[in-house]
Parts: sequence; C-alpha cells; structure tokens
Amino acid sequence: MSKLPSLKNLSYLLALHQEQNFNRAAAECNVSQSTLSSGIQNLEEQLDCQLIERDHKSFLFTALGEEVVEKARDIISASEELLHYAQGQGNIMEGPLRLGIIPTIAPFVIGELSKNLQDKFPKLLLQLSEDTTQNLLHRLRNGELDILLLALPMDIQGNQKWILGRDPFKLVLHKDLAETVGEPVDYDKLPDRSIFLLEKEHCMTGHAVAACQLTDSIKMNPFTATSLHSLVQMADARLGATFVPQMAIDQGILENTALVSLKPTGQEASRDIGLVYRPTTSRRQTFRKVAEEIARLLPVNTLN
Amino acid sequence: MSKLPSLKNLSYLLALHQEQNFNRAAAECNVSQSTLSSGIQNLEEQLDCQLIERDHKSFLFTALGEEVVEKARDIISASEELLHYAQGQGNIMEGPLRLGIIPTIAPFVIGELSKNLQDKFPKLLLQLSEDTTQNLLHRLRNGELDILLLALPMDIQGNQKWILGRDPFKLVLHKDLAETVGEPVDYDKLPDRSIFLLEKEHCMTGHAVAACQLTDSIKMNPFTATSLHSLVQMADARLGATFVPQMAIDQGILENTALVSLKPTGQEASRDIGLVYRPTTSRRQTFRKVAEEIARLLPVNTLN
DNA sequence: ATTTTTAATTGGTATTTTCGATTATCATAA
DNA sequence: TTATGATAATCGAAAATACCAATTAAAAAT
Repeated sequence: MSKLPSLKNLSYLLALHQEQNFNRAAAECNVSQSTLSSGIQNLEEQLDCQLIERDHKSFLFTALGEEVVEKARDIISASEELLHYAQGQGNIMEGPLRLGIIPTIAPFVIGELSKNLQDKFPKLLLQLSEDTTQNLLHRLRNGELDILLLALPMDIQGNQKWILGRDPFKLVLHKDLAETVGEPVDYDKLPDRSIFLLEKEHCMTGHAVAACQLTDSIKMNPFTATSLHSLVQMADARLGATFVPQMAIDQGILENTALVSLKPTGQEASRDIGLVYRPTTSRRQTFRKVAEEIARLLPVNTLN
Repeated sequence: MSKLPSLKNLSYLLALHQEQNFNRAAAECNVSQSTLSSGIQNLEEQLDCQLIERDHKSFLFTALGEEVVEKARDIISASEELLHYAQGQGNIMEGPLRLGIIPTIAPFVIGELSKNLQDKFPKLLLQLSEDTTQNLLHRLRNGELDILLLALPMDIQGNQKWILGRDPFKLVLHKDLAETVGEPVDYDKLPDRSIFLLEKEHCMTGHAVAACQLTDSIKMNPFTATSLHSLVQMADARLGATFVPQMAIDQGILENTALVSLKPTGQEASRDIGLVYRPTTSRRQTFRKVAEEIARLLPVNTLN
C-alpha cells in the first residue's frame, strides 16, 4: 500500500488553490515559498498524478487537481473537527461555530439566538456572517462556514438540510390604503405598480411572488429595495404595499408606523426556514442543538 | 491554531484499537513498538486529552478515545479514497471495491453481477464477502467493507441506503401437497408445523414471516435450516412448505425438484433489496454505478 | 534594457521519525 | 519464593524529512 498523503501537503494544496499564487499561499501557511513548492511536488509524486499545469510563470489546476482539492477540503475539515472535538474533551457545544444567515432572516433572529446560545452553551463561540444565499452556499462549500440559515425551497446543491419551521408572508400597507382593499385581500383593488419588493438577489422576492401567486403581475413596481426596513419605510410613505415576513413583524418592524399587516391570498403564503450543512460534517449533533434553538424562535416551528 | 494530528498517528491509533495490543498493532503498521507507543503519546499531547487509560500492564480506551477512533476512521478512509482516486487518474470505476452480501442474496446475484461488472469496468476489482446483516454492518463501520447489499427494512444505523428493487417471496411446496392446498393459498389447509424457515440469524426469516402475516403461527416448524438450498431439499422430501425469494427461483433453485411455487397470501409479500454505505463516503458515484448494475438483476427494479 | 514578479532548484541546517536496546511492571509458572 | 514471559514506556543514536535562505530561470512590466 502506498503512503497516505500528509495533511500538511494537502493544506498547502488548499492554500494554493485559494490564493492561486505560491508566495501568498506560503505566507498563508506560515512557510517559505520553497517549502510550499516542494510540498506540492511531493504530493504530486505521492498521488502519482499531475495536480497543476505549470508554464514557467504561472500555473493552472488540472481537472483532477480541482477534484483532489474538493476531497482534501473534506479531509482537512474533518481533521480540524476531530482536533477541536478532542481538545474540548468531547464537549460538542464548545469552540467556534460559523453560522451564515441571509439578510431577510438575520436581523430578526440573531439577537434572541445569540443570547439564548450564550446562556445555554457559554463555551460556544458563535460567529455570524450575513450574505446572499449563493455566496453563503459557496462559503459553506469552501469550509469557510459551518452551517447556513436559509429560506427554502432552494437548490442547496450537494448539502443536507433540516426544515426548522415556517414563516408566513404578510401583505403590509398603510392603514388608509388597507381600508380601500378590505379583507380577504383582493390584489385587483390595489393600484397598478403599487407592490414594492426587494432586489432579486434576495431569495425572498421569489418566495413572496411564488407564495402569493403574483408572477408577472402588473401590480408590481419595478423599483426594488435593498432591505426590508427600506420597504417598510416606503410603504409607510404611502408609496404602496409590500410583503414582510411574520418574523420581522414579530420583532416589531412595524412599530411607530401607520402600517397594518393583512393575510395575503393563497392558503400557504409562507417560506420555509432551513438549516443547511455539508453532508460530510461530523458535527451533526452540535448543529442539531443549534437547530432546536433557532426553531423555537420561528413563527411556526416544524422541526420534528 | 494548534497543529493538526498526523494521519500516521491516527492510523496507529486505529491499529491499536483493532488489535488491543501495542506489539501486534505495531506489526500491523510495519513499525516498531516504540514508534507506535510514542506516536500514541504524541497524539494525546496534540489533542491535549487522554485517549487510553494505562495501568502499567494493559490499557483501555477512554470514552473520548473511542470517539476519536470513530472520527479518525472516517478521516483515514477518506484519505485512502483520495489517494486511490488520484492514483486512478480520476477514474472512479477502478481499484478495489469491497462488497458485503447476506447469504440469502449472494448466491443469486454474484455470478451475473461479477460478470457484468467485469465486462463494463474491467479495472474494478470486486471483493465479495458473505456474512450476516449484523456482522456486515459492523464491518462497514470498521472500514473493512465499502458497501453492503442487504434485505430491508432493517435498522442500518447511521448509514445511508438506496432501495434497488423488490424481491417477492414465493411459497414453495411439493406438487402433491400443492394440490390439496389450491390457490389462492390458504395456510389453514397446511398441516401444523409444516412450514420450514431459516435460522433466525438470517433476516429473511423475519421478513418472510412479516410479509406473509404468519407471526406466531402454529403452522411453523421449529426446526430451522442454515441455507435456502437446505430448505428446498427439505420441501422436496415432502417434509413441508417453505418460503423462497423470487431471485432464487429465477436462478433455478427449483430445477430438478418436484416443487412448485405459489403466490403467498398478502398483496405485498416481498422484501426490499438495498445498497448500504457510510454517510461519509466520497465514492457515491462509484457505488451508484454498481447499484444500477445490481438493480438490473432484481425481479423488480425500483431504483429511480 | 532594466526591473519586477513568479516558481523551481540547490545546499545546508534543524527537526522529526524511527529503531534497537533497555527498563519497569505485572501475571503466571515452577 | 523465585524464574519466566509478556507488556508498554523510555532513552540515545541514526536516518529521514522538512524547512529556509539564496539563487536561478523565465516571463512580464517598466
């Protein structure tokens, strides 16, 4: 049996893949450029294959090299987890936990969540990161993040998920406008172009449109906001109506406004909230406990 | 950041766990006893925890040590897979594939399967192992086997599975006896204690009894056989009736006998055939192709 | 033409790994 | 009680390796 590749060399490869430059990668690993260079050559010899194509000035990862990087990432992160686990004496609720959250969820859960986790698991070091779904998924894959709190349905690529709960959408509008619309909501009574939404980078836009059966509706205004708080301000200025998730309302986003929230048409106008993680993780138990904490904060908890 | 544990030391730990003896473990790893001993100590220092309790003569793995072994196994096998993958230039259908099969499936698929795999993937080295479900699951966990072909439903512990297809049970009896029973089968017309089954180590016994709704029936004979071929011989000797899976009949197990097969009572008298693998594997693609080959050999193919 | 940037190479040093021999401890047999 | 055998830890020397600084080689930028 040939010798296993060393974790050190694999980590050199990962750094090189990330930096795409020997010097920077070497600095990243706190070794000299020559060390990293020969480490990579060493690895190629051991694996008996070409990982990068060199052209005397620059280089390129081969297809096989890219795949080796993928697998190496899993191995390195599993090793890091083992190290951390053992050093924590088997206490799974200890050490850093890097959680990524999309912007239409983050502001309405992180306050309560970090307080509750701090109380229950004081040694857990929660590191939050707010970004779009696509960026978060990329960073999860990279090993830069451990778990993601996303709105579903969504293509989560090769990852696994737990559905934590449901978050209903509410139609939010000025109370004067609400009177002319009445309940149940009849979108036809709204003026054309009077529904404002977030930029399409935010998955909530798609979810709200789908959930409320408004695809291609003339009612929608082409101007898009970058945050829920902007949307609320616009609605409060009588510019029109918008959709706001229940969790934002529960957190008081409508306080000090003249806005009211109505139940939209369609019996299931809601998004699912899910926790997403790599299938190769060895920290399911840790994640599960965090999942339970998050689920308790949601408008509708469906975690079984 | 503290240094990652070396794969070498982790493999020493695994060997020690398997052999429960420093000398044998060292021999297993092709190193001296002192090397292995200090490797373990080294690992304990790096992980900053006690993995084994020593009492100057013998030793015992601590609870934490056992858990570290579990995680280390995943890391080592992922590394082996990476090595193998890269050395095979990314060809996933190459090198050894260790497949475990239960005795009530093995004889009826391995002939065709190994022939087909040999034809399609000549570089794939299929290594078969026949054992009971429980032993196979243990060996899968150990990293001793890569995938298992089992009959389901079954507790497959933390593993993952694909359902490949269905295998109906048939009631098999001597043609003279069959005349007195008639169709549809009425078990009441069979003499008491005239149904013979396999030893209870074989999961097929439970599956057949459940599928045909015969729990605690007075019709069953307490004598149990160790193989399907024995059962068939007994039925042919007019000792009674028995259940035989369709795949065995398709393979001609009833040839040169005076036996007939009848459809048992109960609309779903069948077992599922599933392929089971570790959730941490990185060879899903390889396994999937094997799964497809196996599914094609089953009486009812349900692999989607 | 010169300088800068990049990765590979070289040669020497420091570190780590490994082994064989030895020691210490215990269980068991004589 | 004293040998004997088995075990795991320890020690010191030897071998393997990992690492760095300096250099080279090639290309790109100035």
